Amino acid sequence: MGRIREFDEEKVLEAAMQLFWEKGYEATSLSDLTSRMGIQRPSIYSAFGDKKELFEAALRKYTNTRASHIRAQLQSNPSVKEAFRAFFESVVDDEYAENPRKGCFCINTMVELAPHDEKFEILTREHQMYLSVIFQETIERGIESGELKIGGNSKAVAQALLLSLIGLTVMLKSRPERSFVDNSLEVTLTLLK
Amino acid sequence: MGRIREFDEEKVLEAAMQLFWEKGYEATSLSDLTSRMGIQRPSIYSAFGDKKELFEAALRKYTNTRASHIRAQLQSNPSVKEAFRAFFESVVDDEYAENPRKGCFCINTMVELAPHDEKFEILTREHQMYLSVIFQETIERGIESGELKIGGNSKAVAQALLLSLIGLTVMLKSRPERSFVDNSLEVTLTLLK
DNA sequence: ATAATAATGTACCGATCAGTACGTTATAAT
DNA sequence: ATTATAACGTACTGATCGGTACATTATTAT
Repeated sequence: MGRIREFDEEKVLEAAMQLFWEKGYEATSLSDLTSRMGIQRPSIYSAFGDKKELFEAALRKYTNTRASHIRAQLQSNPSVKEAFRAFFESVVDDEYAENPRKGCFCINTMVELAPHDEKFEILTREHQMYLSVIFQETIERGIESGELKIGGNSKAVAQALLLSLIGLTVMLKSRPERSFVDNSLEVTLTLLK
Repeated sequence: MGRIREFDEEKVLEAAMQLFWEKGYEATSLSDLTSRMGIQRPSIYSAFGDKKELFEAALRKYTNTRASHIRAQLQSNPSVKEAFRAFFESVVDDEYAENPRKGCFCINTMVELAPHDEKFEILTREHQMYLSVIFQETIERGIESGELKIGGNSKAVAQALLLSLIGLTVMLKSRPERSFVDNSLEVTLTLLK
């Protein structure tokens, strides 16, 4: 019993996610959140807890959708090499189209909060480890199909590719020349052979 | 004429740099700065301008010393492969010894400020481009000495290595298992051959 | 219809923020 | 010694911060 909630929890959380993603934790104020989420301050606190808890919910929403999106994208291409190339290029294209460049919410959090907050250190690490497993599974698919000649180090190659992806995502925030990105990407993908 | 400044500008700027490096721009307050720098608020403003200008001075100090340190480290080893390996491993070792893990001040700034402030977008990009040139020069030294067989793409390889370094530096903030770092590093260094 | 419950909007809380006015102290030029 | 100048310490500003008390409104259970 009691009054019925007038807002869609998933929708306002999506809005909070976008805002935290764009501005980070510290630079996002409760006033920013209320206007973007379209609900009042007490509604935020009753539905999500305090600012940090809301941030955590937003980040979890991000990592979940991001991981499954990446997995689907890598699985959608029968060629593993082409799958990785298309994925990396989509990251680049998406980021060049964006203003301001939000990068990856999880990476942003690794930089801003992970060193000072163990909860986010763990949460972000686990997401990256999950991504590296997705990469590894994709690489092993390429080995089994005969497309890749890599021996037993599919895990290490996956991890190296993940580091390059992170570096790429961060680098894009400073708006480097497109040739920088294209050339380095070309070299990085030679790790798959 | 007038009273003589009682603090060493370079020393208090070094202190501000350490603080901004550790906590970032937004999370560092003027009160934090006064206690760490050991001087009063008006002294900061008269010597460095406002908070953003102080941050910029601190970042410039960081990028200058960092770039020359990296250049020296890469030049100190006659073998280019070993030079890069030793450099990457020193980055890892230094970061594992640190608590909290501050990472790279420039990378932190790329994530926090570059997307919303053109001045820092440019400043951080130029630093990274400078590092990629240092990498490239080192690689070309290896080509000339016959140690490396890479053809005309020394620039692209340098850029790819830089992306991996950035990714590595960010990843270290979430405290991944040491094996993750070691394995991925091993694969990344195969780009040098 | 009435009572119990829960969400809403308003309006506020103390704390802290970046930045500064101002009186005091110390130095250099005269 | 006097004056001009600049750094110093104190104490303050208005604005904004995250968070909440409280009265109102809407819903369900009885």
